[in-house]
Amino acid sequence: MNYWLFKSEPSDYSYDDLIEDNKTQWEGIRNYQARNFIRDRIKINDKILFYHSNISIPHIVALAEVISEPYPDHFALDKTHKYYDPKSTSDNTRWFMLNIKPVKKLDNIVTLESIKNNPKLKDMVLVNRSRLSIQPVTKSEWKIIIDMSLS
DNA sequence: GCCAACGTTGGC
DNA sequence: GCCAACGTTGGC
Repeated sequence: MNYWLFKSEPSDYSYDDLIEDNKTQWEGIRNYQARNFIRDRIKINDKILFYHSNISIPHIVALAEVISEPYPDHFALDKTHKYYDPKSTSDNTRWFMLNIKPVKKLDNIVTLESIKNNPKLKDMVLVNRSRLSIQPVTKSEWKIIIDMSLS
């Protein structure tokens, strides 16, 4: 079982959207490092911290869970789609996606500011390589975030 | 809306 | 294979 942090801009797709949909496909990952996590490391039942980015108070809002194996991101082949990638072909899929479902909202959101202010979280990828849209989270980081959400 | 950080592209 | 140019992300 592994832990991850998925970022989403709430104006694009928020956790409430995920609740409404009951599940969703996490398409549009166009970064190789994130792609490799999806393709090689992320497994069914892995746990996700759902992060809202690009807003006035960036924060972790909820927990989600992986519910599918990785599969080719077919949006990369759709010329009319915003995630179209001219270098992808049906023989050679550069990009992958998977499905996730909501688990539960945190009692309290955990803000980026509070994460940065917590010395125990100074090694989090979120703090050090903030632009990566899918990030590994350690078990101890996961526990600390959950604790912070309860207080 | 600015801009630093950083990933990608493509000419050489 | 280097690196300048460029595009994107996302915090502020």
